Amino acid sequence: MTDIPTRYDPRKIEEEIYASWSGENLFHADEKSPGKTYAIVIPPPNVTGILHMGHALNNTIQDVLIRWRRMQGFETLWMPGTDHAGIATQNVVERELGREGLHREDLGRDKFLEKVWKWKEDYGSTIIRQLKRLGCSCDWERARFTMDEGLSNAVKEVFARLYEDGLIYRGDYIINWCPRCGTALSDEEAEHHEVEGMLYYIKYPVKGRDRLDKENEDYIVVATTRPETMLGDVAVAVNPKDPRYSGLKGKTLILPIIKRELRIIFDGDVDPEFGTGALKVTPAHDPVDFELGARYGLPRVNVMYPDGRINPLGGDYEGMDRFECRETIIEDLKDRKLFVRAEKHVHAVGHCYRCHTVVEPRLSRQWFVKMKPLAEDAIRAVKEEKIRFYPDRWRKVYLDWMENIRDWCVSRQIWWGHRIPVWYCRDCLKYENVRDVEISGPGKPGIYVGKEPPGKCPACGGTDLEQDPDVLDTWFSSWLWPFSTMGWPEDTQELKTFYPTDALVTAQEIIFFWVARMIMAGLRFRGEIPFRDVYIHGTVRDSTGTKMSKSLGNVIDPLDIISEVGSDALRFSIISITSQGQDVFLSKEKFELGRNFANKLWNASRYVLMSLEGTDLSGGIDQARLSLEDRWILSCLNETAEKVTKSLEAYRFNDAASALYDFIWHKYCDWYLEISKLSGDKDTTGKVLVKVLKAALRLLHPFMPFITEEIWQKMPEKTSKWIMTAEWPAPGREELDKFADAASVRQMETLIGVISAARNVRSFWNVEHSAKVDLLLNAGGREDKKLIKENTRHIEQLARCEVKAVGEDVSRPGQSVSALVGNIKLFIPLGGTVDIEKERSRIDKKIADLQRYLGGIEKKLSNKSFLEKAPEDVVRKEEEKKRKFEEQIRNLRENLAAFE
RNA sequence: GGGCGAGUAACUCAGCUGGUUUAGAGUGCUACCCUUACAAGGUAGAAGUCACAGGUUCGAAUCCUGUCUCGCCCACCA
Repeated sequence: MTDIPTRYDPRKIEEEIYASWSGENLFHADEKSPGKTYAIVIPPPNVTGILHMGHALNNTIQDVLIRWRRMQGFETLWMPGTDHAGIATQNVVERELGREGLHREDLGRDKFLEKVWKWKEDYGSTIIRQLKRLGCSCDWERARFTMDEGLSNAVKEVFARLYEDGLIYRGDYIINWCPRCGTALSDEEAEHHEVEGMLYYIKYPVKGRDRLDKENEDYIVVATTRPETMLGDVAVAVNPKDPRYSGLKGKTLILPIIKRELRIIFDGDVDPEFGTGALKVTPAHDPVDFELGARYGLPRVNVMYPDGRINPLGGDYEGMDRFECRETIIEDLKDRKLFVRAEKHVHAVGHCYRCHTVVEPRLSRQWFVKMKPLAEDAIRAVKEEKIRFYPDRWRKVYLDWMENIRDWCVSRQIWWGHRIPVWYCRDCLKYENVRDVEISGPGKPGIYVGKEPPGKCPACGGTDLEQDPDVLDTWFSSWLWPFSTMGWPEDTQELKTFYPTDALVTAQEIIFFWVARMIMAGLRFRGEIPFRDVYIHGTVRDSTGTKMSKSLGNVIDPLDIISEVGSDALRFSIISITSQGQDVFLSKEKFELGRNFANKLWNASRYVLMSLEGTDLSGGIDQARLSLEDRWILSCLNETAEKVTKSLEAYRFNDAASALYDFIWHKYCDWYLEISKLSGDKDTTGKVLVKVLKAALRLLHPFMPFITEEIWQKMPEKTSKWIMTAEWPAPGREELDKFADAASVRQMETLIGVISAARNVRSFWNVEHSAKVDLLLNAGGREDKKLIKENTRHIEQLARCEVKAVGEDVSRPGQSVSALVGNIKLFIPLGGTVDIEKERSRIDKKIADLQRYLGGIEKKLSNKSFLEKAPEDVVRKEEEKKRKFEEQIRNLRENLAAFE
């Protein structure tokens, strides 16, 4: 046993253990197994991704849940996989091409997709490998990818069903457009950040009166943050109640530079308070203006190319980038004396969530899903608590979003993704470009929607068919994940066994993107909720509170941490510092908590194994031979098992972790191990040491899977070959209950109190470490006396003293100090070694503290209402407290007096 | 403009279904100790008017109202 190193080195051990679990096929979930099941699905990480701290937290939590349930005897499924991340992946591959001076158009669609697949084969499993390194016990045989055949089939099925149900349409709306990625984005994919921009005030002359030297009558001043969009202006809107503009009825304005005539419209939605109260209307470049345009039948003038440059409708500005155009227009307006002023203006600007380019609200023909009909059931499921959020506050966030849901723009102008399963017949439609086709619902001739190419047009029999060039939003496959991964639309055994799943663990950022949509999809297509519990963990931030992200360079790489302190330490640390739903602020030092704990456990186990030599562990534990500390530690174990189990049930992971930390470190190691060294009954002590350690290891296993397995393998008398599949120690099981003993807890607390008090005296009065002191104990109660007599050796050894006398008639010797523990009074003669003058101020301060507390209690007890209204036991406790304080004060005074 | 979260020891955070807590933990700090599991350790200790102001209550870190500071989310103020 001495060959076990004193320092725990996780590096080699962790990978070896993972390989052996894998070799034993312990991760596999059997869908045919009868009995209770527990299933979760991984929030699929992006194939281009590498493991970051958010993943580490997210997957540790899931692994804790699944390992715990597995040990509880559930048939557990943890379905892993990755998502194809259309835009992000395409960007990565395009960047590679760019290094060779190529564009995707140079390759063509098919060749480009080949490249992406190749890239995916080469690099797409990085994150899977990293999750394994973290210890995740996913059923890897079932790993899915959103572009797999099965999942793609589900995507097409869903698209076709939605189309048939009239929930899909294609039309012109303002969408969020990323000029860099060249594609539409959903509302959720445009991240709004507060930006300090400018609000520009510009004069729009009144037609026929374009002499600009007069006030008011000759022009209107409009305010805008995006002057370049004025190229697409078709009107100016004012509030009909705004007196400043009442004289403008029937007039026309002239758009500067372009010289287009602009209508003046009067609409109550215009806020007279903002800017000048006059709003320039650009229906093709702003959602509000689009609405106004639709209301008043205004033309839509789109002045930009997809890449954000100005198109020929922008006149002289054609070819300019939108921001360059902004500057230029301002300069030109200044030249023409049409520029009034610019003021700083903070507003929220949308940014592409993949490349952070400023998003352009832009008129575009896209595919949309009608969401309101889907949301109804999803709202009900949460209101009826079929699905619960942890913490509960997210329920409200979810419902707010769901109740105000807007249609979902699902088409993307990229190549990597699920191609929209729509074919157009040129003969029927007579469109030159299929992008021009508008579709408001099913039944339009020349449109075919289905899983496979139709071969010929079902309407006219023509063969000149073209598939829609766009692909679907990646989330259009992710929202099907809980059931598409289990073989839907087939009614597979997997679905029957594991759907609905039990818990979803994810971050708040993804509630709308993913959680909400999965609920809608599950209810719509499978007819059942996808999961019962949604646990929303916090966001991982750095120590300054900013979100960790690669671009900010503030990341702590989990793999660095793993290679420094091990996966167990990472897991335990991160679980310990994340209380339910609070954000996690990380710094490297925080991982020392887990590292030190692993080391402590390692060494304690090492000691236990060493101490076992020569002991006989055969046979069960004979209860009659249990000592006080044996009964105590077994009771504490029982209590800990209960606490850990309850905490996990309530998704209170840090509570579970801290219960284990406290039990293993401060009870088992600090007290039980130390006392066990003094045991006279080595066989019984050995049995208890092992029994408690084995149970503690199992309780800890979900949090620190590797080290617990490693130690387990060295343990004698195992009931299970692997700790990973060992039974969860819960009260009521494994005979923990019969050792629970409240009296032992009370007595042990007293004993610990006596030992600590004696140590405290030694330390307080600066007694030399090696010096032995005498100890006299005044104890009246029978139980106390018995306790001390039976444990004299423990007191003497652990407090480095010699017990000289015990009894109710023991009185204070001269030149001694004393301490109180319950009803026991300790006397320690210190002879002339004490410099009382030096200590007087410390004691005085202590007395003052105690008196402050005492004052509070006395005040309470003299309050008539308190005595009348407070429960009896509370009053009694207050009285006890009072007595205790009084006695402590008296005692300290006596200590002083003893040396006067 | 709405909504949410946070403000507790030097630092990072628990506790917040009101009284078993003289408000806890980890780190840091102080003193002593390499005591044959562990110095990534042991023993002991110092350290907090629980952001502020009111209110409810016999009793508030905990419940209510308001204020301030910070952070996040949502929203068509151009």
